[in-house]
Amino acid sequence: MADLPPLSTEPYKGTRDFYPEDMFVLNHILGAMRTVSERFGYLEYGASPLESTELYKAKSGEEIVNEQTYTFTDRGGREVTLRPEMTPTVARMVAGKRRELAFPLRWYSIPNLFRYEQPQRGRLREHYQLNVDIFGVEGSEAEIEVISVAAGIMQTLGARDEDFTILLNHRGLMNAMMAELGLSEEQGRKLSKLIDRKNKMEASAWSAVAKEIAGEAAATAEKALASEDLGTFLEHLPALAAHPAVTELEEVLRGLAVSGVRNVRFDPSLMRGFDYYTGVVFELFDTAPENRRALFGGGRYDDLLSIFGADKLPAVGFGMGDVALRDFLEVHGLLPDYRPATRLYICRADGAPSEAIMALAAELRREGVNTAVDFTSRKLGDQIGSADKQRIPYVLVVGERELESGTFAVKELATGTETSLSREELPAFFR
RNA sequence: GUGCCUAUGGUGUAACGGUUAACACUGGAGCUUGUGGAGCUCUCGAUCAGGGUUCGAUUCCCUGUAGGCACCCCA
Repeated sequence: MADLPPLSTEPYKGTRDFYPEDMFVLNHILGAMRTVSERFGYLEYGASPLESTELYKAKSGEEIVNEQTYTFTDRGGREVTLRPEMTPTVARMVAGKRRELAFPLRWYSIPNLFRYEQPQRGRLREHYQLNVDIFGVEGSEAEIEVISVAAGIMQTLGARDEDFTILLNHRGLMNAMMAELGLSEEQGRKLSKLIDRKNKMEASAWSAVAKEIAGEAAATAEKALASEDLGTFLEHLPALAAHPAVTELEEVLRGLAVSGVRNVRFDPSLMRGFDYYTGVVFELFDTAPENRRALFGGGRYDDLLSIFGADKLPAVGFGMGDVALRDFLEVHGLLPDYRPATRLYICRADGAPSEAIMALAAELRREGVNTAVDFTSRKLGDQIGSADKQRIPYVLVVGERELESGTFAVKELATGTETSLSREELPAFFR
């Protein structure tokens, strides 16, 4: 056999390996997502990462599917895509069993999602994303609830109010603004794109482009978009004061205040990229300048089920990725201290029969103590060293002496203190 | 797809264009044999690839590759 170059030990571009310490952090994050979602009455669902490509073509358009997804043809000639987002899947599932499900429907899932792009901070090719969706609620209670879930997750992870901000806007309000400014649909679309880039451009350059698109109306638009609250916004566009979107936004802000979510404000320059949003949209941002990406984003999408031939169904949901969230925790010093699941490491002093150790370990495991056994005949120091390196909190040395006397010394590695216990007392020590 | 930055043992760093590429940690072996988590000794292990400039390249230049960051896009 010819000598082949050794294989790389790097994970595939844009993906991560989760060594136990990393897995611990991931589980910490996903655990908070689960706990809080379930606290609000959301039920977990799941689906395959493989979906028929047409599911995304129907909604996202050819370009995104062709250039930004993992798409291939299977052996049966079917076009297959690794899911780049969960919303089409959940819409498909809900549409499929619409008559059998109990509404309002509260569902969540934490799928791994894939996109073919250049990896960068906060954005990889595979990530985990919590999806929280509520179906069948027309009123603003739906928005208030899902935003509360997101804020609750941030809180559970240790974030304080000043660490993040939630921004709100409304698609209907923006459309009304475009009409009020006398813009055509095409102009409106262009201006929307431009609004999305407002923070990335020089103010003067932005104004120039805005004027190119909207003409005289650009000045009003710019002033209105700079507003940090609804009142100021409406001063620039008084004709919109009676628009239903304004009422909805006010309801959401009031409802969140009542629910204890205070770091939230209206921001007319918030534009979520996708077209399927029909009402309130929202995003959550880190206040630390290192993390410029949204930590989560979502909104109301009442029309999405129509692609499955189903009737309209009111729906509000958001997605929250693990990558940006991890960056957030890191910057704010909120990463948890690693704790292995293993609590006890049994060291074998030379000569002790392994059967006796197995029996003891089995007894402890039956009592719920996560126990690993070192069956090597290494020096005790090396065995203890292994336990310490794995950050296992307790060690138990088992040799002839202990087996004969029935007395065991449990050593806590962090402090070095030893506790002498009989065999019967052992399991209770770990409770 | 575009731009900028980076590339030295497993990891983190060092080396004015000039000895045998240095140091720490990690890994392996040993000394000590029931608590030696340590200490000591020994040891494995690297200049991303190819080309160019030069008496001489880890160092300068070009190309490629890989990674990071940003743009595009953002589900």
